[in-house]
Amino acid sequence: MVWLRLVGVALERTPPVSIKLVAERAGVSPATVSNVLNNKASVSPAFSNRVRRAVEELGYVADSNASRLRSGKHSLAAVVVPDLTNPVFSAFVSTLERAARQDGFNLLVVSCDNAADQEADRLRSIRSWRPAGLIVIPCDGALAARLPQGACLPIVVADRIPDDAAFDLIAVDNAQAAGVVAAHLAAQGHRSCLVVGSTLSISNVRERWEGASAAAGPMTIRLLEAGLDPSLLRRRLRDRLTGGPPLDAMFTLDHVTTLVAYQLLAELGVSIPRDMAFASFDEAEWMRLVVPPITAVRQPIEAMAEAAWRQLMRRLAGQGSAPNILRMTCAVEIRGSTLRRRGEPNTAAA
Amino acid sequence: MVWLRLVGVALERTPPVSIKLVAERAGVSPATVSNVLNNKASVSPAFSNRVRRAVEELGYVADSNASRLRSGKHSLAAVVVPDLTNPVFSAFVSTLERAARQDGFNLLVVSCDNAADQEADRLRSIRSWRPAGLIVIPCDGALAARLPQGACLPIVVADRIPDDAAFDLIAVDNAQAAGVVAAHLAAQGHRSCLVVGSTLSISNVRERWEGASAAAGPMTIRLLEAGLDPSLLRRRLRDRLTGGPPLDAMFTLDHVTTLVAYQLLAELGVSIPRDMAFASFDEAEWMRLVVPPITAVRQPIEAMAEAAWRQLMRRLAGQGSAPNILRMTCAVEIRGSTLRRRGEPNTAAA
DNA sequence: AAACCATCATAAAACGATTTATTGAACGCT
DNA sequence: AGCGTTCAATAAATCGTTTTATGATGGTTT
Repeated sequence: MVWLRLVGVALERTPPVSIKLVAERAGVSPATVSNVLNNKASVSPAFSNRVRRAVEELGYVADSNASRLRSGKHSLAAVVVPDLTNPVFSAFVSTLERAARQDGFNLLVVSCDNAADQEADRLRSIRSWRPAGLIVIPCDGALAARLPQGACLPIVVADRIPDDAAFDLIAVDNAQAAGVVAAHLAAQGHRSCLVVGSTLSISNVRERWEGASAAAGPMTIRLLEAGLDPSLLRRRLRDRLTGGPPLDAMFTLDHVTTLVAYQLLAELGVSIPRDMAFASFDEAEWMRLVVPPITAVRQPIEAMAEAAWRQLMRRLAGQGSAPNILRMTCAVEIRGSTLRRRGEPNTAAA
Repeated sequence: MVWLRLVGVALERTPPVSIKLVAERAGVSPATVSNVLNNKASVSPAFSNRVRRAVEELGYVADSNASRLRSGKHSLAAVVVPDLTNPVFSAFVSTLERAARQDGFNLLVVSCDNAADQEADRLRSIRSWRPAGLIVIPCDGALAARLPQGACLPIVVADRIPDDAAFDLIAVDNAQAAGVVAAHLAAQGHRSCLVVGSTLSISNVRERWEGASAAAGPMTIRLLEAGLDPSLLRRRLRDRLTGGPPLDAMFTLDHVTTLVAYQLLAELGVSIPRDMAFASFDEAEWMRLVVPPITAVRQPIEAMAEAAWRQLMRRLAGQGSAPNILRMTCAVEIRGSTLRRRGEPNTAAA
């Protein structure tokens, strides 16, 4: 077989560089090359240097998978997220990738486009890479049902809570943070709050709603479950705003809902916070930039990713204890969008 | 050796399921299993069914790497980006991941934290996975110097232009788009524009600056090269705004610059567009949400990712032609932040 | 000088898959 | 029956690596 070497796009005839080639060049056996590279058995300095020189000259990098095949030592992990374009998830992946790398792992990244069936498919096909472990942000609660049966690897679930509790889990204390926001809105004197979430089938949304409604106190609080599709979400919210009973506060529970709601309020000419207070779960960069800046719950995404990775490492180290469930605390950033100006009662929007 | 099977976190004794195990269970040879799964040689329906049943029962998924080792058929590609938290890059990766999957590839995602030395390291270590090809958004122009020598795989470069032209390249027409923005600012009657970019060592920033200054016409246009570090960037820009000659327009050339500049203007009480027009290269979600919405250049990130993947596929199909360079056209979204109100001359900010 | 012991290099087997070459059975034909 | 031809299934070789067992060399101890 003829091998073409491609540097950039220039072609050259070259066999792929294997440990055998290095051994040949150094005038030693493949076993010796392996021993040098993994500092295993003792190798004399003379041989060791010859090997290192050959490695250098040929630009040899050992095939991780052939290694793994023989030694059983993995250095690949995988992460499955619902959607890479969501900044929360991409920050998660970014941090995870760094953490993994520090422990000598590379990360296979897979998105399932918010679709449960795709998630099932990905979870299956990912196994063909024999990763050491999996970190999953599931599409919905029914994760366990989508796991391939023969699964033989540790899984850490993050952010969303599966119905089946038999997983290691890293999530935030949604109810607590949502409660802080609701209590803050009530304390500001708001009387009637609409909580908007995509769907209660996502555990986060459910917990946020429950936390908010438990802490609303004297404030009337209602839920609009608006779905995941932005245009549908938009229509439902619009109907509620123009048709329903008057409101003086709105609390959106996830990223897409916040975007749609914020834009809709601007279009309807609802002034924040004069006509209506506005708060969001999941903070984004722009919420500090707009005027007034938006009160938001900031999730400790980076800390979650790091915790998830550490948990996976613990499992790989063989700690076979009961599922470990970790809830992290969010920071609530109170900003201008929910502050009632002194002495100025806000008028309910139509 | 004792094997522990971990489903979720529950342990069970099980050997890892290999093709041998499937063969044994189906009462056939491993070769037959392989033939069934790859519909290679003809297998009788009776045997075929037995094999399929065994595969099903054991939840067998072939090891992609053992496959690759023998057959030479790759199904892994890798992408290296400077920074996953940048929404432009995460959108790129997201689209790429989908495109790759559709061609039966999985994607190894690696970030190099905006550091050239880390990029070099990653490019080396990534080779140990023997990916079919690489897609790289380089940290800076000196990519070629950081490529490991023995490299034997096709590389497609995206977004940023390497000094060494011997790569397939997918980028946008920076100069053209920046020119449109500059011409628009001039046409709006602005007299003096500050262009703010991180560093000219990034080809994109250089091309944008050149495009803008070539199209400025009668408008005076100056460059501030403010660096990549946000706090330093902020100080330099602040000094320029409070100390320098008066300005009536600002054009920021990359993501981080835009964020810092926009916030700084708000703090300084500079009203957009009354006191100063504001435009940005790289559009983000929030630019449509703020008041007034911000004029921005929208790069066709998704189209770039798809084009990059197609180019890689072409190389894998063995098209060994000269480097293919593709420049895509950006959309310029003119919005309120650069529109001068009729008859109202803007006063130059201090 | 024989016996023993380190030390260091290697040959060969193994990992999990695919491929090539081989076997054996069944069938049709003279 | 003898012979060629298919067809189906498999044994064995192979990919790149690590590991285990073996062998060679030279030095120290009796």
